[in-house]
Amino acid sequence: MHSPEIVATKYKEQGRRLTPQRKLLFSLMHNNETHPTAEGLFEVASKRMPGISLRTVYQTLDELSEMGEIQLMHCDGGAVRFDPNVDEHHHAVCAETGELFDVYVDNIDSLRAQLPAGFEVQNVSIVFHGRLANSASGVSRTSRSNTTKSPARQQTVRAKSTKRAPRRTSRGSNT
Amino acid sequence: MHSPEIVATKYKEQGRRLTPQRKLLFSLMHNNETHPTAEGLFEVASKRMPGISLRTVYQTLDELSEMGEIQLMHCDGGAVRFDPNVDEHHHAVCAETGELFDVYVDNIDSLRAQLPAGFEVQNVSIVFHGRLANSASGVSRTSRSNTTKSPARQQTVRAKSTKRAPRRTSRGSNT
DNA sequence: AAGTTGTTCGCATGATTTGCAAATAAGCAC
DNA sequence: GTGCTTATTTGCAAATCATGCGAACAACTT
Repeated sequence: MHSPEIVATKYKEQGRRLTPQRKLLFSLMHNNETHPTAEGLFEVASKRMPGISLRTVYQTLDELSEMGEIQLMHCDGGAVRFDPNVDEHHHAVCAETGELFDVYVDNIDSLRAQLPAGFEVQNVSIVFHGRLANSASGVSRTSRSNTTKSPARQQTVRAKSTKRAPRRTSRGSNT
Repeated sequence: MHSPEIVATKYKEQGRRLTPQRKLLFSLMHNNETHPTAEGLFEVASKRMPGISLRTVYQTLDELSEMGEIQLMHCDGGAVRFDPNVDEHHHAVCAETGELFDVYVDNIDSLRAQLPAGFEVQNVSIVFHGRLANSASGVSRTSRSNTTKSPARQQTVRAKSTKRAPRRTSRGSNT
């Protein structure tokens, strides 16, 4: 997501108005690495601007999304999370804390996948499920403090393949 | 997911009872490649057993999930989809039809990812977003007709990092 | 056949989001 | 600054998806 100033300019250019609510939300989302939900962002925003409506938060997030300033994430079926990082990146989810981290993957192009015939891939999203080994230490889970920022070492993934047995015999025609 | 007979046996072993509803749902899920939602499965089940409750469908799917017979998928924010394929596999979603296909990926271990320090990967899920080149024909989007079946060629992924159109949370018009 | 207890089922409730319309207030013209 | 036009904000209703609960029901046992 661009800086609040740039986003404000884009808004004006589109005939949208600059309201205090929007300005606040721009600044709260800028560089926000917590992947907040609308509700979470609403709570933070409410501290700065008591009375702001959850409806407005949803609306502004939708606008930013339409403008390509933020991304939507449907991670685990709960509320949608919003990510101001629109670079090509992926995510890691800690099963213990539910924290969500940005993950950059170098060589997606090298994946060998058996895609359905005629399927044109436009975009790939990868989610690493796991846990932070040292997540026991006092890591606050208060949505807007820390998240990620960890040194982030480069590594090769080792997904414990619990079971492996390519079986595609089925022909699932409905009833 | 195991055959209805095997699943039935597991049920009995756990002190669970074999009801007509469960038997029906076992058979409807076995080899089902349509990745149905609870609602979708309910509709199909209702034809064979009018009066079956959506509540029962949810409950049975939850049981099967707890027993490791099926997997849950939170794909695009809509309803949870259930997959009787519990092998290590991934998915491809057609942006046009919403169809969902199983995808096997050979070399996940070779991914180079910058994970947060201390993050232990337990499991990786990959979703290929794209479209079927020849999906132009009027394909029903009722989740229970065709799905997969395609020859599935092995290929290397080419994720064009084009920015994808902001997708609204598909919620309405779907029946 | 009768009893025990797991199941089914409908309804209420909860969590997320979105639709709507009235009240409010940006941004523009004087 | 004043007033106007119309985009926004808001609160509330409503839609979607999922789960809790308890009464009625029915598998399985003896």
